[in-house]
Amino acid sequence: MAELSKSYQPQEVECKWYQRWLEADAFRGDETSGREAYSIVIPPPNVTGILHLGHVLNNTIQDILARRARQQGKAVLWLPGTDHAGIATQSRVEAKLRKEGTSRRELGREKFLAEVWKWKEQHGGIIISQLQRLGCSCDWSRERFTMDPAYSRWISRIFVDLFNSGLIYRGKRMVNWCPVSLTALSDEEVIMKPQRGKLYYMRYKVAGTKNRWLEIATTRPETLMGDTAVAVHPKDERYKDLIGKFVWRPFPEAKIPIIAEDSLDPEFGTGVLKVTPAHDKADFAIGQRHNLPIIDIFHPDGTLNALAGPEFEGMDRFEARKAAAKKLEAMGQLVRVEDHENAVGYSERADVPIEPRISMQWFLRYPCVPEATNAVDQDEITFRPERWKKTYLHWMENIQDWCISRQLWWGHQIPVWYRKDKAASLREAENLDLSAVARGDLHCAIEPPSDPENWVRDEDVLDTWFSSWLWPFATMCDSDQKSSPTLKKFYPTSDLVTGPDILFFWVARMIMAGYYVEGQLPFRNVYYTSIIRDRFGRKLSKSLGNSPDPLDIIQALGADALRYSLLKTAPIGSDVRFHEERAGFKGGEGPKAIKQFDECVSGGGSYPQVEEGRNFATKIWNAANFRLMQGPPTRKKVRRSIVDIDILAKLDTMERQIDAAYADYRFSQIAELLHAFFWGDYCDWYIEAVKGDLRGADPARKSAVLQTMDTVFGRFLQHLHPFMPHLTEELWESLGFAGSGELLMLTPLPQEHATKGIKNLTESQAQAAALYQAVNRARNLKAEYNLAAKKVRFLLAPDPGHAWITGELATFALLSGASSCDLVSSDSEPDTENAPAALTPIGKLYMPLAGLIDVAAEKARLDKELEKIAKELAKSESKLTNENFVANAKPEVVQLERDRLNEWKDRHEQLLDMIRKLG
RNA sequence: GCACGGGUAGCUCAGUGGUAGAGCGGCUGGUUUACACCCAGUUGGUCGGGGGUUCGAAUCCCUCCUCGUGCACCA
Repeated sequence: MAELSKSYQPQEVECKWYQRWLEADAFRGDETSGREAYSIVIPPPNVTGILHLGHVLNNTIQDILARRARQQGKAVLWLPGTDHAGIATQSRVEAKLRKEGTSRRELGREKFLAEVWKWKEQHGGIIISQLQRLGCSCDWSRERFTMDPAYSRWISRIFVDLFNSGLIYRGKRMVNWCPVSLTALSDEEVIMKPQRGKLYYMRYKVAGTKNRWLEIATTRPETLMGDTAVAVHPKDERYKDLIGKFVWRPFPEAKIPIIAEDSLDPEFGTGVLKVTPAHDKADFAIGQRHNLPIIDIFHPDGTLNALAGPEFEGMDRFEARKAAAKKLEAMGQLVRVEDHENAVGYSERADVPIEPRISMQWFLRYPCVPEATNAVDQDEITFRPERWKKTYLHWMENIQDWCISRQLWWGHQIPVWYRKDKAASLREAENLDLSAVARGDLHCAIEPPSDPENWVRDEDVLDTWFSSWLWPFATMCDSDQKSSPTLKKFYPTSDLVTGPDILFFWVARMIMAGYYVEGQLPFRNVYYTSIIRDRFGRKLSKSLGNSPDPLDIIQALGADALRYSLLKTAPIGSDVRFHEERAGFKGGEGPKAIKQFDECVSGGGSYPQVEEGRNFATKIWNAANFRLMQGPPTRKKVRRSIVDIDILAKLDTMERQIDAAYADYRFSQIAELLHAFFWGDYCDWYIEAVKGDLRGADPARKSAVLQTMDTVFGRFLQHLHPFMPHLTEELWESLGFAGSGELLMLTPLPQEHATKGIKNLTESQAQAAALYQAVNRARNLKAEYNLAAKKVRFLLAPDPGHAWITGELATFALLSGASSCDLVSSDSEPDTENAPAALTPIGKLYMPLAGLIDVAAEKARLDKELEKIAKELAKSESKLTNENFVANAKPEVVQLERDRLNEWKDRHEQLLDMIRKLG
């Protein structure tokens, strides 16, 4: 066995093993396999996106699940891909064109799309290669992109199906309009943000009166030019008499009716509402009820149009707000302006206030809502954490039709063609449905019409989520096939790992699509990941510059370190803070500290959480190196010592706990178990305990130790592998566990317990525990006399029943840093005056100091310990003298308390004895 | 407004009825031949406040404070 390099260099090792896995085709999902299937579809990242920490967390979890499933002997498919991210990608390419002095309109649709594809070719592979650098074991041969021709056919097919079944319809509705992206958005893409705005009180003159005015409060005076009524509550005594009369809209001047509306709150403002049906959802509904005209005073980009009047035409909406208020003021009709807080909907992508706007859009009445609701309600699909179930059910119960058309070019163009000679009127027609197809006016099909010269295609594309919702099955089977071997083997998928932020966007819709298209659920478990925040709890964002580049971290500390650390600190379902240190940042909390932090340069700092993972990797590397230095075992026959047996038993326990933790998807616990076992049990205790045997002259003993080490190390590497795949694969090979080149990632987990066939298991464990505790006491004793670094001589007076310690004295001396440890019989125990003593589970331990001891200090030390014990003793006693406790507590709890009491009593007595001897 | 989640050591977090934990940090020692990305020892918490249930509460119930999330919102 060759020795390893002095320190672990992750970069080289990680890249090497990823290549080896690819060469071995180890990630392939075999649809012909007879083994149990395990499958995941990746939440497709944005094709032009780059990796952030959220991706790292999400994809590491998927990789862990996939790798563990392979180790369990399952046929695993982790199916990767990307989505085309309509708005995000299109706006990025448009920004690029703007820089080049042109625009998409100037280029035209065809040339523009060519530009987007060019962009995609340049940037589309980045995130995939980043996932590979992270170690993701996706079956890359099956990588899908939502704009692939085969995948696109699925979109058309589903659109046509839904249209033919009457679930897709078109209508002129109030939609969320993004004045920057120039498209409609679904309700889910609108984020409500609290705003510090103003409430403008203005007055309209009541028509036909000399001097009667109606005072109205509004946050949006710039829309008054589109007002077609004012409304009051029918029971409002102040205005009751005015219902049915008219007021004068100040500009453009017009007589508009005063109507009665139950829906409004007489307490708000003045109790009078200006009604602008074209620019407010609620006002639109009022307009419908009262047959009010609709006056749209906005251009699509949020500037005002000619209907607003010449002085406002072309003005931006926020400028117009000030201008309208100013004009009202000039007319003497602005009463006052108050500060006012309200919530305004923002476009998720463009981060500008959305504009409610009436436009012709395509809508979907969701299919299979009852099935999708039921599946989650009845736990056929389980959510983790479970609380998201409630959120899901609430959304499903209040589900609204989905606006699926987008006024973009990048995406799946709607498969609808209008007969050319009627196109103008058809485009404006409400309620287009199958009858239009029957009349021969409309063509809705996967394929274009056979006489394309007579048709024009609908220009809109579909919402990107309208393609992603088909992801679980559309990636596995062509749209013109009923099924495929892959679909048969791997659908429904096993687990879905995603963020709760896209529960409605994606998860809920996939469930409905799964039932609609495949007649069954698309996945069985949904694991919602944590949201990663910065050290102050802020969301990571590009504009804040608080989002570390994972590739920098990987470069500095290794992919395995990042994977392990993130998983270790990511609890199930709550947010996690990712700590970044920056050069020059002084620390602290609060606004001042945050500001100072933001002013420091990102990058070049450090990530303490990830350093923990890097340290762990190094520790394992060094332990492997130590193992290699010992050479191979020489004999077959083993006689295991108590510490050998003990470490195997601890391995056993860890394996059981890991199994249980996987069943609950408790990844941070698994990471912790692996750490505690390897660093604590194996390195700090076991290796240190057997160093004597390794240096010793007994080849049988040495061989037993080496075999034990190999068992433990090998199995540990297997369990660690899903978290740190590269390092474990490297050491698996270096330590000679790979046999004739078998990959660790494809090696099944052992079926049998490591302690199988060991007879004196419990006894050995108890003895090892006693030995280790005695060592702790010995080390304490040395430290208290400032002798931690010195070799001392110990004397041990074993209690009855601990004769076994005779064989372990060398180990005890080694671990406690003693030159020797000798046994004394209870009648020849030294005086505590000459030898400070401690109680151990084995017996009294003395550290003779040849008259060096400070009697007073020793007495104080023992008194302190006595006090501690007396406290515990009293606690135990009070419990046991409480009749209610003895009567009501579980018998085993009472027994435990009794044992504890006896132990305290024992130690108490012995301590008293020691103190007495001290004089 | 409704619903949900969090508040445990200086920091990040485990811990769902029975002796309060880990990592990082702090402090004291340490180049004994795997490892200073290390070792040994040590410090540190009326488990957000209050009330209740229970023999027993960080854990269950009520209430308040506080931070966060989702949904619905007054124009």
